[in-house]
Amino acid sequence: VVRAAIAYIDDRGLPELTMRRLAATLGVEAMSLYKHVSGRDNLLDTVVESVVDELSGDPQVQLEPESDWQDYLRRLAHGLRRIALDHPQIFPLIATRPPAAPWIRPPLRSLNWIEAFLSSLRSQGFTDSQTVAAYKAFTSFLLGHLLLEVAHYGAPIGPEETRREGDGLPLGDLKGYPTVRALAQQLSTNTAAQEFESSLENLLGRLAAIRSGKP
Amino acid sequence: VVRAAIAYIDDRGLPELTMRRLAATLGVEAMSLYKHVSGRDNLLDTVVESVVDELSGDPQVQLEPESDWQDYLRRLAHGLRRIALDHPQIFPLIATRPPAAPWIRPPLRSLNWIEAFLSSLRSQGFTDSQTVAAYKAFTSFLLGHLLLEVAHYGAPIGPEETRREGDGLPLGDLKGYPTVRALAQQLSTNTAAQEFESSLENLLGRLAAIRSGKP
DNA sequence: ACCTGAACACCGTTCAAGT
DNA sequence: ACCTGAACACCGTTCAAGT
Repeated sequence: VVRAAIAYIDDRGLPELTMRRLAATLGVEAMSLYKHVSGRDNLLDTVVESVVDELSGDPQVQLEPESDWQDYLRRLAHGLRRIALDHPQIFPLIATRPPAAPWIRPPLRSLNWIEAFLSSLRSQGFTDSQTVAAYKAFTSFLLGHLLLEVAHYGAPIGPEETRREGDGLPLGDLKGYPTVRALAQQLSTNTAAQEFESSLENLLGRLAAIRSGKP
Repeated sequence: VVRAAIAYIDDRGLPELTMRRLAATLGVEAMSLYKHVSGRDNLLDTVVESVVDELSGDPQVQLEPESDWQDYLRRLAHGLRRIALDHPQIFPLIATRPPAAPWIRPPLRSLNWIEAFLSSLRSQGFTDSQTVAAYKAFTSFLLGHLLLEVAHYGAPIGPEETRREGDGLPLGDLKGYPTVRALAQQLSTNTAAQEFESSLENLLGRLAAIRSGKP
């Protein structure tokens, strides 16, 4: 039911999703969707929830962390990154939809994952306030990085057009922006994978510092 | 012309903005807006551009950085944060709208600011690739932090409803999530200002490390 | 040069009616 | 219990016509 919506957004894009069109791809005649879901907004919320829960099916991310916390956070971060890259059209929705409670932060989002995150850290030497600080830093890092990575090649892909690396450079329009022009090549090459790794390691180091002392 | 749209989104919210309603608030009869702007998407792009350019009018952020780069980046970051907090309804749009070129990253977004950023760092000891790395790290940090900070109290505010600190906690529904419940109080208190400062300082330290060696 | 009115194709959603 | 058809209020956008 909701799987069809995910598939639809994945290859037609969010703005193309329409109750009538979605119903059409399901063979069903139109607005009998309202028997299964209570409106468009509700449908989108369900889509977000369902995509986030793909984490549960990810063998690389186990819910109960018996290894150390750094390893657990690394696997969790990579699991979320995989989701973002699998659904570049949906991820901004995960980031943007207002959460039920103000402290439920994207992209972790579900109480199951937040509970796992918090209890894992707390059981491994983090005090309460250190755990909360780690949660906030972790979500903030993931959101910023993944949103930008996904936007790099995800968002502007329309139904028919495709883009190549280094494409869309308005080199002629860069008069007056000499530095931008000089660095255009490096700016447009996608190094997101390495950035993700090094930023993640930096964050883990920062959390380790938080754990053993200062805040 | 576009100022009206900004004001409208600021206090009615993005989904409420409609060509017809906007026209109505302008006293004009309806779709003569199309003489001034070429469509709704174009209008939103103009709104984003205009809001970002509020930076230029910010006396705390000077375009030509004669002080050192850390100070410049600090002021720039705070300037963008001020914009985000001034327009909580619009900021997600700044973050989400697909940029013209893939390396134009939110929330910096305009070529003027990207140029200023890059040339400032490059003139103060950063190599080309270090400058680019700094640009990516800086935008990623800002986007993640500000989007979450704004979402905390910005997004779900409807026209009539207001929320208070610690509101909306479904404390009864937290059976099975003991850690979440134990930390609920701390999770829901807004410490974004301090987090912003310490994350920013951490980032500046990281950029300093990048500058002198390792990248 | 700017605004208007009517029209077009399309939305999300409701609801009585069918099976 | 599920689907349908028609209808309602509302969209964004176009365009000939007014001033």
